[in-house]
Amino acid sequence: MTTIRDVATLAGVSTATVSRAMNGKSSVDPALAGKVRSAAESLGYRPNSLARNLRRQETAVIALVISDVENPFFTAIARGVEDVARAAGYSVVLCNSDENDEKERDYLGVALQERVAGVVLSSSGATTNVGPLLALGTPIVAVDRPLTGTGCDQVLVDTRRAAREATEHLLAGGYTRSGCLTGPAGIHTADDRLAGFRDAVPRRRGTANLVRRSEYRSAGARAAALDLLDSASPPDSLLIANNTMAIGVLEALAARGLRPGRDVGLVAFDDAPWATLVDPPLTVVAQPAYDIGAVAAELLLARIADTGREPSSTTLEAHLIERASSRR
Amino acid sequence: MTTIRDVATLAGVSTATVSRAMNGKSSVDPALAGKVRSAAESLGYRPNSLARNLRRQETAVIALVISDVENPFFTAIARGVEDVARAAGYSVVLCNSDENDEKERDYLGVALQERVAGVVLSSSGATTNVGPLLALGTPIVAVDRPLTGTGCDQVLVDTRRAAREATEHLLAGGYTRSGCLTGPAGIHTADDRLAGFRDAVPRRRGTANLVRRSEYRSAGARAAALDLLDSASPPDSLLIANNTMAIGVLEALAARGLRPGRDVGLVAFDDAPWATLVDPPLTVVAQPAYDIGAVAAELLLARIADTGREPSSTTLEAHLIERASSRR
DNA sequence: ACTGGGCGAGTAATCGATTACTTGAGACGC
DNA sequence: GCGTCTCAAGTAATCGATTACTCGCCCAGT
Repeated sequence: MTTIRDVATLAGVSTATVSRAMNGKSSVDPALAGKVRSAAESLGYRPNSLARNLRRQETAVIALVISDVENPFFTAIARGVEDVARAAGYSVVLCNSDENDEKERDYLGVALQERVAGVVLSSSGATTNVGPLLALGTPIVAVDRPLTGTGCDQVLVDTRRAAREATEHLLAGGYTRSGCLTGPAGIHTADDRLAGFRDAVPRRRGTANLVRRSEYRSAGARAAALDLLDSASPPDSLLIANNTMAIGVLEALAARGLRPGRDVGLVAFDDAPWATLVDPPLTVVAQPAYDIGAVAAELLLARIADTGREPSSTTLEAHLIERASSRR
Repeated sequence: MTTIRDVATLAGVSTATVSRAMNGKSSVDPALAGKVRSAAESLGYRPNSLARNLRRQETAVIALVISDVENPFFTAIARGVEDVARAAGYSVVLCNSDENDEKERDYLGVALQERVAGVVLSSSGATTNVGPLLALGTPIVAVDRPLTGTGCDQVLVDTRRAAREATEHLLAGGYTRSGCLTGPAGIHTADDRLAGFRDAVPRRRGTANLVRRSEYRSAGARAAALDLLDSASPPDSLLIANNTMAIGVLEALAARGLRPGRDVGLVAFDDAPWATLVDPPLTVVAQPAYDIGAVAAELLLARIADTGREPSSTTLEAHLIERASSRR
């Protein structure tokens, strides 16, 4: 591999001059700079980022820690982060935590060790330890799920309100026994959406058992939905906390011969591409996933540029898209 | 940030000893090694990967270049790669080429510059230039799409045969005018699936205009499907070359009031989670996406460990899953 | 003509680890 | 008792860039 030394030799200058010329520093004679550039060109020289980063004590890599690459919501975030980061010359390392605290910790450790320039984090639980990263001065932006008490920038969605409105929509449509299928306790979005659901449902005895939790996956949701549907007094409608769970619920309804809307009203979080294709089309709470990622990346870049900024917390709006699964 | 020097000072030894102790080299007195470890522990020392990698001339990062993070097929590959890589202590950088030669080139440049340990590549076109990486000795594994004439390991799917069998399945089901919707010319899978389609369709005049190409996205596929459906002699069945295109086709059929199966027989590549939920359920050619990724990562790791191996080419089988969209 | 400022370019320190080489001490054979 | 061998641990070179510092030159001001 050609190094800066080779270029320097070929151009007949010192390595310092090559470095300055390649980085567009002003203090280089244009003629010399031209000679350096053509030497670099002819050797196919690419600076070694490891050496550069070691010396500069900074990298152009952003770590993105999410809980599921196979969930369209998170991939849309990933795309938002990537588009913005790439435009600014940063690469994105994608880390899949699978809602697993240990994997998450490992990945944050790698991020620390690799001295990434910043982290976009959708934290899996309360035990997330971002202390070492912050101590090193690595900026972190929390997305989707807050990182309380850390002074980090955040990009969130007003998901509790969205859950309340979605539930109210079901109740307004004539459903009277609304249930809720949400994610594991401790995952902020899961708890928040449940809270929004409870905000909307009139308190009375017997309501509590219309709530089920499962992991944020279709298999768990299917089991939980079957459990609810087979219970003595099943719900007539469901708020579903994410789009992968919605798949499980639809499978469960099909298994019991129940039709969404007519038999069980459904509203699910996240507008997946297939939501209009199922029969009847699925009413959803659409979250601006791409924007979450894009805004998060912008905040991160801004903070990398200026560490002293005030922490900012952006809350984006989710909105209900009414389709037929929430109508009788 | 604490460095190896700090640890050395605290433990009262030289940096060389710290390095040896931390890396489990035998030539360190167990007692001293213990002292070093506890010093490192108490300082929260994490070795700086940049410095280590610079010196060792190797990294523990794998680049994964795919064309669409939002396509479940590729995310499944990503998960396969990630699971295997992570288990071996490697991180995965995800790069989204968007079928764009320039973005792909940029990312391969970054991979080169960052001196990644290896690359898993689903190449976008014929112009892919992996020369510089190979010259540096960076192993590359081609997935999904071959990288001919480079001597790289490959993990492919016998997609031409699968396309032929899927088409034969349609013809056997009584459809007589099968059409094909595939991706852009030059993308190997797109051409290959079209070739498989042509293998199955009896040659006769008028067949050619039942083929349409569009980008591998739902919007393009919708337009192409509408174009076909509105033509003077529309197809009575369609082979669709990937799952995002299938979404567009289903939308197009819905827009024209046509029912999959009864009016237009459908088979699409890739078994998406929602394929059973649409009405009627979608017949698909299921590809072992996770395995493609996992095998690719294993091959890559094997080659990193032993550069001299013979290049291997693994071909996995796709299989048809018959559902109702290909029955009248 | 002399001094000081500015500037282009080279020299060498530096980033933080790994590792080739050196050193010194103890063991052992003759 | 002496040479040699082994082995642990230290010294310093090294990876490939960036950059603080230095040097010499030219030009302007007095």
